[in-house]
Parts: sequence; C-alpha cells; structure tokens
Amino acid sequence: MAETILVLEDDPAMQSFLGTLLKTQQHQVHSFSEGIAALQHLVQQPVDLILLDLGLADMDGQLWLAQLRSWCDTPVIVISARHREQDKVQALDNGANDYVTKPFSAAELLARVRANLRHNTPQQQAFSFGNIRLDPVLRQVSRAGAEVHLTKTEYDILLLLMRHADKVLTHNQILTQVWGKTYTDRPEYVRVHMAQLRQKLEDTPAAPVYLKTEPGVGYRLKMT
Amino acid sequence: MAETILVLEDDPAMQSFLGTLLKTQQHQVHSFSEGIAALQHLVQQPVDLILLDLGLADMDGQLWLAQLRSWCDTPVIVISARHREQDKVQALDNGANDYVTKPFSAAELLARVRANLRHNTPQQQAFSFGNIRLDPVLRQVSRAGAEVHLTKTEYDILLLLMRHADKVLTHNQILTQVWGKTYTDRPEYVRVHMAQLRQKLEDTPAAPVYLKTEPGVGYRLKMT
DNA sequence: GCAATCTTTATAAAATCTTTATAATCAGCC
DNA sequence: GGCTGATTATAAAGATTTTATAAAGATTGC
Repeated sequence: MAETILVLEDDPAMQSFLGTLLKTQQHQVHSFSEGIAALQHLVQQPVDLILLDLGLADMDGQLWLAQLRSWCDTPVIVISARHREQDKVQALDNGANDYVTKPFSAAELLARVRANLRHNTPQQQAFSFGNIRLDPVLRQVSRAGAEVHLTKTEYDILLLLMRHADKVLTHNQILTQVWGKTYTDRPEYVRVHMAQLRQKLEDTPAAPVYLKTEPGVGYRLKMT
Repeated sequence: MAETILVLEDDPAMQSFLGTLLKTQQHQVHSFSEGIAALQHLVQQPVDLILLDLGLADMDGQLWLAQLRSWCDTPVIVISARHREQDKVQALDNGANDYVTKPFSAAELLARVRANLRHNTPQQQAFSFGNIRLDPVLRQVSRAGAEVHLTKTEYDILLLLMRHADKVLTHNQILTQVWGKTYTDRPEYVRVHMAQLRQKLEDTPAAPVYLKTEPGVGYRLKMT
C-alpha cells in the first residue's frame, strides 16, 4: 500500500469523506478544491491515482481531464453526480479510466481504486516461496532475483506443485499431468527431474527445504 | 482499431448483441458460451480485451476470472445483472478492470471498452530494446541508429514479440497471429524467419541476447 | 523478366529427455 | 539398535527431439 492519491473535489464534505476513506487503506492523500492548484501539484510531484469530481467550481472537469491527459497518463477515476450517458462517454474518451456516479458505495469505490492501482502497476500475479519466484505470465522463474532457466518439463512440474502448494502430489498425479495418462508406470521420470529442480532451486539440494519427498507417496512443495 | 475482443456470455441474445455492437467498431470478436472453451482459445491466441458475463451456466464467472488471472493479464470488463456491492468488489478484487451492470447503455459500454483498450495498450510511440528501436507508426526498425530493412513477415513477428515483451510466445501463437489459424503445423516457418531476424538484429546471431529460444515452448523477446 | 520474399528441404548442432547403474535413505521387523 | 528389502537420489551415458542455418526452389509483385 502507501500509494499516493490526489483528490480533486470542491465539496468540502465529500473531500473530507474521500480523504478519510482512502486513509483507512493507508493511502497518502492530497486533496484539492481547485483545478489549477491540483495541476501545479501534479507537475511537482507525480501520484499513483487521481479521483476527479467533474463538477468543479473554477473550471470544467472534462476540460481539466483533457488538459491533464496531454502530458500525464496517471489513472483517473471520475466521480460525478451526472448520470447521463453522454457525460460518461465524454469523460472516458477524454482519458478517464473509470466513472463512478454519486451516490456510490464506499466498498465499491475502494475496490475500483484497487483495480486501477493494480493494472497500472502491472505487478504480476507471481507465486513465491523463500527466495524463489515463479511468474506464470512471463513463464519465468528466478532465485534470489536472478533468473533461473528451467526446461519445459521442469517448469511444468514446478507449476503443478505450486498450484497445489503444501499438498502432496503422488507420482501418478505428476506423471498424468505432465507426461500423460500412459506414463503412470514411470516414476523414475519424476525422480530424475525432481533432482534437477532441486539442483537449480535449492541451496542444499541433498537436504531440500522446499521440494520435499513424501516417501511412498510423492512430492510436496513446502511454501511455509 | 481491429483489436481482438473475446466475449464470454451464455445468453445467446446478449452474445449476439455484444458481437454486433463491437463489430460496428471494427473489432474482431470471438464469442464463447462456455468457460472451458474460452480458456482454451485464450491459451492458443491472446486477445486485447475480454468481456465476461458473471452468470455462466457451466461454471462460476468469479472462479473463471480468478483462474484466468493466475496466468493472463488481459483487461477484463465484467458485465453482470448482479447489482450487489459485494459482487462488484469481489470481481474487481479478482482482477476485473471494470464492472458494468445490466441493463447498460451501449454507448457507455463502448466508451469503457475504448478506455480499457487505451490504458492497457499504452500508445508507445516506439518500442526499444538494447540498441534496437521499432516505430510502429512509421513501421520502421533501426539498430544503433541505422535503419534495418525487415520484410513484412519479419516485421510482423518482431511486433508481435514486442507487444508481448518478456513473455514466451508459442509457435502456435506466432503462426496463428502472423500466418493464420491453418498454419499451426508449420513451426519451421517460424524458425527460418527467426534466424533471419537474428541475423539482422543481433550482434552475435548464434548467441542471441534478445531473441531467445525456449526449447519445446516457443520464443521470447528479452527486454530486461 | 527481375528482384525480393517466402517456402521447402537437408544437414548440423544443441538441448532435452530417457535410460541405467550405483549409492543413499527409509520403513518395518527382529 | 541393526538388518533387510523397497524406495529414492544422483550422475552420467545414450537416445531422441528440437532447433539453427544455408541454400535451393517456388511464388509474388512490379
């Protein structure tokens, strides 16, 4: 958390409400009532998200948004009392990322704030255990920050173990998922590749911390 | 335009309506009624945006979304008849980028589609990695400042790799995007053209730094 | 027809997987 | 505890698959 959010809203009650709401989520909030002041601040200090009320006193919110978008691509959530379709379309086409109409639910607004912070900071949904990280989007594994090259089979096994973290997977389950149903009588395949994975991922392959053996049953990835 | 949009919606009337609506904007639309089929398609061929109806017959839309997000970060707009706050919050926290409730205005939906396409495909004026630069507007590639001539096929492959920087693209994905769906059994096409690209772009084509092979899987453009 | 490009093909090289042998470890039993 | 048979770990050789590359043939557009 601790993302910085700029609120541009000229109704004092609403400004105060938004500030309080966002601070409950540990966000740092900068509130403004006037468009010019907000722009000046943004030039000085970038923020992670902007909440914009269209009904400003000193200038038109749509114009403000259009002007902002000429140089800044920070996500903007528009908050407005205007329910008309054409207002929404105009704001979105002016570069808004989302449009919320008053009255709105606090929980929904916070969820939309989270969503917009998330997709702008494309932090991958990565699995990690210890100093090992697996990023299924990039199909990439790293150890202590350094990329580790895994073969297709090794990667498939690790992904399978991660998707069932802390559970025991039998040889047959691994063989079926990775090699296919007809390979259930080749447990040695799993052993050889598991040894390879340990060589690449464990600090002490002979005394594995993550890739544990369950004798007589199968293997388990310990996430702790 | 010409972005590809996947629609997952099990009501035939709504599916048809969405398809028609999106096609008026020159989008390429792939419609599905079942979650499994849609996932299978996405693995084969990435899209630019996903419209998801939460009320699927064969599985829970929220589960589908969570599963998708474990490996895919394509923008998702949820369309739902459920107006409850907790449904919205859950969907947004599951990784949805936007949430639209039925009944919705066509113009607003299209505006939200535009907004989500725009913000997730930042209008990079030029991609670059190392001393290589690709300008999609001029359709021009240069290396260390000097223009490099690429054939149409070479350029298409490079652009595709750049749009999915650092991700692995399978042979099938490359073949489908560049040659078409009926070429998925010709991986040698990709190999030959990839070798050409390396000759033109890499300092040491035999030991590529950018255009990496992932044996058994596909190719990856390494930007980092 | 010519030049550029794409497709096809053949061969060499590289990477990975499978197989095998041996050593280590484990579980049950006396 | 120590023995025994079964299971597991590991390295390394062998086999197979996958990939790189050049070059010849086919196609396309001007």
